[in-house]
Amino acid sequence: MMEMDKLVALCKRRGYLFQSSEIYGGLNGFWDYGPLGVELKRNVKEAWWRDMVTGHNELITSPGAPTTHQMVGLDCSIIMHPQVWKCSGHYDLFHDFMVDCRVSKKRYRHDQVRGRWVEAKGRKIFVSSQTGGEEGLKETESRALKFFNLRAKQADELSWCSDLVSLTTVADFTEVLGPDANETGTLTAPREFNLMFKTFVGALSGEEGAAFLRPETAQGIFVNFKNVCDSTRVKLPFGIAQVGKSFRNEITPRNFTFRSREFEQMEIEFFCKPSESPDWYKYWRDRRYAWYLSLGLSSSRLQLRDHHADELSHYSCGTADIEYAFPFLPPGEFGELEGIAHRGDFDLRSHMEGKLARKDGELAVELGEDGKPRHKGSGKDLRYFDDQARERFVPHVIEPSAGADRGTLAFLCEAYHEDVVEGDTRVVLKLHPRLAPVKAAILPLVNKDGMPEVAQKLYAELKGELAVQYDDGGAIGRRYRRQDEIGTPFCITVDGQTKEDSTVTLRDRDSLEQVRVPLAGVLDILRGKLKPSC
RNA sequence: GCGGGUGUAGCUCAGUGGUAGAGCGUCACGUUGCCAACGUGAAUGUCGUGGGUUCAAGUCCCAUCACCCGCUCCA
Repeated sequence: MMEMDKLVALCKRRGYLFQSSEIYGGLNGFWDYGPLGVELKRNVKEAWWRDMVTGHNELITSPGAPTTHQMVGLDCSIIMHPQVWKCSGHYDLFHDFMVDCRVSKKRYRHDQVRGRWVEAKGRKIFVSSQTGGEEGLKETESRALKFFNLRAKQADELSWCSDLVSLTTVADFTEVLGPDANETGTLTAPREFNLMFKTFVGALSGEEGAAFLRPETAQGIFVNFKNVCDSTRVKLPFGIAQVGKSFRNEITPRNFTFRSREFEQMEIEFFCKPSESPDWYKYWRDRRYAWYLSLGLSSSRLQLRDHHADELSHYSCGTADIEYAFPFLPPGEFGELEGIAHRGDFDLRSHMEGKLARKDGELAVELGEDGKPRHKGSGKDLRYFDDQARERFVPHVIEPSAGADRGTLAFLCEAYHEDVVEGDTRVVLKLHPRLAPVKAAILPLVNKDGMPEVAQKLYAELKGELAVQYDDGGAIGRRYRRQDEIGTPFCITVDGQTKEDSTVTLRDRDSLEQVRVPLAGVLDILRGKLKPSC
């Protein structure tokens, strides 16, 4: 098993990944891509964009698809109207106040802890519990007895000063007995967990200018749904794709770039008729899984996992994760690369009518205490008009949402190998040629007898189309190893025979095999090896 | 947010209070004939950062930041 720190060290040594702001001591949860890393990540994103969007042929039915479909792209702003996040549900879910217990080390949502004031032996304390109702009463009683060191039959010595009330009604926690504590005063003051990054639009930083950096790119697609329909002649079913940065103020960033606070997503919102949505869900689920395999992830480390019913988000009627067995996870555990969610009509309807919530199994606009929508929608009609059937309806949505940084990390983990060649360890990144930052290295065997001249001419020819490197430093073996370590799939060496018959050697990174190929045919050969297979 | 560990050259690491080190890598010159050759020479450190103790701190103490492991969290 590969050790993660070796990959981390290689990434830094060769310029794949650096810690953000490193010279200032680094910043937790942020990472920079170096000269090679930026090429790799760009290749991941470009492969995705090409395979999903520009390379898609809407005239034919893709294998496994119910019908033909169209694909278009979008690139929307990172900061959007704050109401977007209220209707999407992020605002409510991302603004929890939490209290920590210094002793039990547990963390509670401030509004979910309740308790009762009780007095005994001349002392008044607040006994808390995470449960309400009958059970909460029972639990608080037994905990109060225990705290005051009383037996069950002495329960009448407890004088209760209140019903079960929320911890939010308590201002001072010094006499609060935490849900898992056996002394008072162990709870910290409530702290706001702001999982969205807040910023301010305009020069004045008042609440009226408050806005958020997007926690996902998807909402930008939903709020532009009507614009895309009105401007592009797309017909259902069709998908809108977007690649871009998102921001989440993760509590515990960890595991290299896996959980970063600033990250890049590759998302598709695929709109279709409600009746066809189960078939499209299955199509995207299988197709996205196959995509990772086509770029080199091994099926033994990649899995497609359907969520259990109780795992589904409030809006979803089906979700599958594509997960990878990252080497930093315990054996048997997988980390999410991409989620494919059947979101129904939750998003478009929420942006029309106001934030929806599930009530009695049905999605309905969530109402505030005043009986009005808790978060008001745009009021715009986001229904699709089917001019064949002459009907108007809200499309259902399938959302394949992939993490570009997580995918990049998975490709790096999968690629890292230590081979033994003649008793010597060879470090090699076996990246798929489409993803490799450098496609080929051009090497004169030795720096004389006209070899550099031929090699440089070839280099100039290839450079016009491909990311190639020229290297004449040191012995040839060292140069091969250098290229292996950064994942260059091919090395082209100009040698003594080149002058005689205009051939060069083409060395394969993984097999180490060398074949002689005509100098004039090198570009075509490389083109063939870099062709998309998906 | 809690507990434990780590932090010294680009990388991997040695250095238990008294002159800042090694291997690898990098660069230059020479050499070169297909898988990390060789020779000569060179550059590179506020010992993570900030305080403190001491005649003297990479070394001891405190704080802080980052990374790793375990909790917690992960819409």
